Amino acid sequence: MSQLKNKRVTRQRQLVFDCVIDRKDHPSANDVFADLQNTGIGIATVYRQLSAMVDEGILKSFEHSGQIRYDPLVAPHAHFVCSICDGIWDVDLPEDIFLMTPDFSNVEIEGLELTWKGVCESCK
Amino acid sequence: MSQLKNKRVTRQRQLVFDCVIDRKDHPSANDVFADLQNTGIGIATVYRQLSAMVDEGILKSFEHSGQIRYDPLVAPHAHFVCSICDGIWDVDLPEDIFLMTPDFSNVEIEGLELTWKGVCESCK
DNA sequence: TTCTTATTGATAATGATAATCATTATGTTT
DNA sequence: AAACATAATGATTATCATTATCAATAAGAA
Repeated sequence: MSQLKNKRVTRQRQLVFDCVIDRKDHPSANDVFADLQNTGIGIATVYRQLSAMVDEGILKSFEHSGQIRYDPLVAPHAHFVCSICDGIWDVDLPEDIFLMTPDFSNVEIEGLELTWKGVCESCK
Repeated sequence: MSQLKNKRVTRQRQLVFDCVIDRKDHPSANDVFADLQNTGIGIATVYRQLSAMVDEGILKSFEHSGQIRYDPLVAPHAHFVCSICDGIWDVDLPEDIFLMTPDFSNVEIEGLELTWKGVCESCK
């Protein structure tokens, strides 16, 4: 189990982190909250911890269909999203993508986001 | 000026469309509404027309910082977004991006979204 | 065990977008 | 040109995700 550092390791913080790690579907704050109903955690704490973890760099986030989804895989990668069921899967980033970076004279590149859209196997 | 077809060409519809065309900064619904204050258009109509135009395929949309931004360039292209000022610029899609499509067995690809993130020239 | 203070949780506030519905105006038909 | 049918409008309310507030709680140090 990963260690969370430089923070008080509260029961709630550990619950939220473990939940995102355990799920493989890039959950929203509400998804995490639903999973933790029986623990008595408050919705505000879920939102608070998730965005704190993004700030700390131990989670990544991105927007989809009007909500923020959280991803425990912080290494560079792409996504495939199903336009029917809103499911999201991790996909390898094309190997040469950084060699193909367009000519950005005078801007400082921090990263990229690549998302393939389509219909997943079970929704076809 | 482009023609809008299969719809009643209302004064408001033309105003919204022209506004998005004229601006080069991928405006939000509220940006468009602000530009059209003096016309007496209602905010609901702005939202309605923008999402209708996306459905019709004459505009594209994407999410950024908790809101939907609208883009009159419907041809495939990428974006560069500045993490400081939230400015968005159109960028050519790397030519070979479709050749580099990952192995998506059993899924139906509809498109992709590629966004480079960084700091723009004026924010450096 | 006591103490300091970061964290929590209930709830209110905010902000973006969607829904409602009586009124208006477009495009068509007489 | 007048009447008509109905799609579109705009004021407003509702909804949904997220953030802010703040008194109460609990983590970690002393």
